[in-house]
Amino acid sequence: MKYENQANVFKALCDPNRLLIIETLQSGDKCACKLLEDLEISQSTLSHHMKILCEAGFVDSNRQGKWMHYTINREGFEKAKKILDELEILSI
Amino acid sequence: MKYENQANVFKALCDPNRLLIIETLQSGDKCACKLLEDLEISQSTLSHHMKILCEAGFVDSNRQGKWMHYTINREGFEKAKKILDELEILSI
DNA sequence: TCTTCATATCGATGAATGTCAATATATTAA
DNA sequence: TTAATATATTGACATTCATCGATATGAAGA
Repeated sequence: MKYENQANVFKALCDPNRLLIIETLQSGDKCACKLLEDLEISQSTLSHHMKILCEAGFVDSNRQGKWMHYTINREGFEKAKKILDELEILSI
Repeated sequence: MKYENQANVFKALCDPNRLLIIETLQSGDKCACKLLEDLEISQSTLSHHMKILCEAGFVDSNRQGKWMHYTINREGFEKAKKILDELEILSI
């Protein structure tokens, strides 16, 4: 249905732990094991959240050997702000 | 927990019908009965969505006689964009 | 190749959410 | 005050989601 995609963008942002993950990435590239130290969630839960953040475009991932490294992807935020502008119709 | 409030702001935006409601309000003030014509949901469901949108600050309501009129509240969008900026740390 | 460590996936579970019909509340008009 | 209409609330239900432990996959070193 209409707005399904836009809704999914915001769905990625509507969990407090995922916002905390984004905050933790503000200081730069982090591996999953480092993120695990800062959050009080299990490893499988973290993996689940990272998948959602990556698929929504807010975070990028790349493997470095055994470690997965994550960084903020500004494009995701630009996209979210664009959706907000279009909804508000303050547009462009 | 931290980011509970910010998550709730986005929670209001993560349903396709609520985004459609916002789009419908772009052309100006609308009463609930008018919104009901455009959406394929029951009256009680609409009322539920309007409550969420109002509480999150994206929509304002005011009663005019028997009718509830709704308008877009730009402050909600500004607040959401500010949260995005702070998360991205592009800040201010 | 085997072992170890980091991450992903699976299956289950409780909580939250969108939805509706039924009912309650509020406002206006008769 | 009563009837009619617009909106809100309630209670129920199916679906989605966050979470976990257990297990699988992938990478590097012995």
